[in-house]
Amino acid sequence: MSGRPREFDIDTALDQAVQIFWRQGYEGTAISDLAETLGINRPSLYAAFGNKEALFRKALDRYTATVTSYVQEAFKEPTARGVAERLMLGAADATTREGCPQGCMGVQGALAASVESDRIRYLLSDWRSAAQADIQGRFERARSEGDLPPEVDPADLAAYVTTVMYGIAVRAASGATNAELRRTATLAAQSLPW
Amino acid sequence: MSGRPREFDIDTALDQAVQIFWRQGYEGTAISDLAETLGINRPSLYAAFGNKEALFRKALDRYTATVTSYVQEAFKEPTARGVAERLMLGAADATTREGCPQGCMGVQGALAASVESDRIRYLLSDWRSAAQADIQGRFERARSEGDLPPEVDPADLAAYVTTVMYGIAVRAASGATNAELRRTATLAAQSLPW
DNA sequence: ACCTTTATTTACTCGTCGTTACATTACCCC
DNA sequence: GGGGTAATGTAACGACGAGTAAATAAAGGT
Repeated sequence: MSGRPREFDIDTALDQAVQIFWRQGYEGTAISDLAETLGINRPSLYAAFGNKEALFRKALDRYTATVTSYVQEAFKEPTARGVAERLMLGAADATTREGCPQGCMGVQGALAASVESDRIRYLLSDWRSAAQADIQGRFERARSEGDLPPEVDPADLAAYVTTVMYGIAVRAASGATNAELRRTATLAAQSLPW
Repeated sequence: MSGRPREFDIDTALDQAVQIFWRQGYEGTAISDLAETLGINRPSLYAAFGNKEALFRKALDRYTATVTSYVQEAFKEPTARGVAERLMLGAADATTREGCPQGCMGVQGALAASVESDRIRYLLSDWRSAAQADIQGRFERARSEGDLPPEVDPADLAAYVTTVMYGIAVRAASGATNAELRRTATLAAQSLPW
């Protein structure tokens, strides 16, 4: 037990891996990109994380825990309206952080991919579906609390809000500014169907 | 002049190239994928289209002329409201055609990419910006025709509608059905800000 | 001081990538 | 039925992809 100590911090490395996968996507990222940026050799990466797919999964977990934590925060808003607004504004902020890539890793990580990367495409597809399901859960709670009028379907509402969030991510990747995206988020929040 | 005749139809080939780029994205597609599907050899592809980037550009043109022609159609609607609704419903339909990949080639073709594919990323970014600008132009016309209340900004409206369209494309890539996406489009159309 | 353990380094495998040279084949024109 | 022309098929190019084998280096325990 306990041999030669690792010369790099594994969480720092993961943070940098997040940045690169976020910017270049799964297929657009080579292990050598990561190794170069981290200043370590490829075998050290393999020793620490397994393989490319395992590293991406860990990077996605870290991304979820940090960048998209605003989703859980938004759920604490007392009203469904407040939740929806904070979700969409949060998406605008998270996709236009300075010093970070524009857009959302969960969206642009592997929207389309070759057959060899299908597993990652599905991983991200599930990631997005899980987010939508979480949001739907929050709106179902709102309905049971009488916070949502009965004619508003929580599933429809969650679908709508996530659609706007994903659209914001795409526009961020197209170079839209934070101000522009926040305007869209506000407009969408003001014109909610109740 | 006029030597040996080409053994494949160049437009059919382009159609098939659209399908593959649409499904796998730019970086996820290898020239051998295309050659295999078209049943021709790689050098024939190069002779006919130049290189991978040129082929993608031509495929995108074809995609635009066919799959996204609903955008120009929607502009013919008499009211801004009708235009917006048809755009979003059209996006739902175009991203869930049967026999075609789920999603939008202009969105998932290269949202994130390696540095070597930056040119294609920008190409698609410009493609999306051009679409948004077109839509904004239509709403500006609507405003000058008195069809839009003065408090509604055509730029904001176009931004909002394209956001929903892109979000629909992402959800289609996540496996959402046509019916689900049309519900979202209808909901978004009903809750337009005027 | 030695042994075990684990990380690092260097060098390599093997497949695939985009792209191209070269020889061959099929058509039109005269 | 030869030339000219432009497509095809075969085979290769160099670069780079993910992943690994083997030797070396640095720590802890005894």
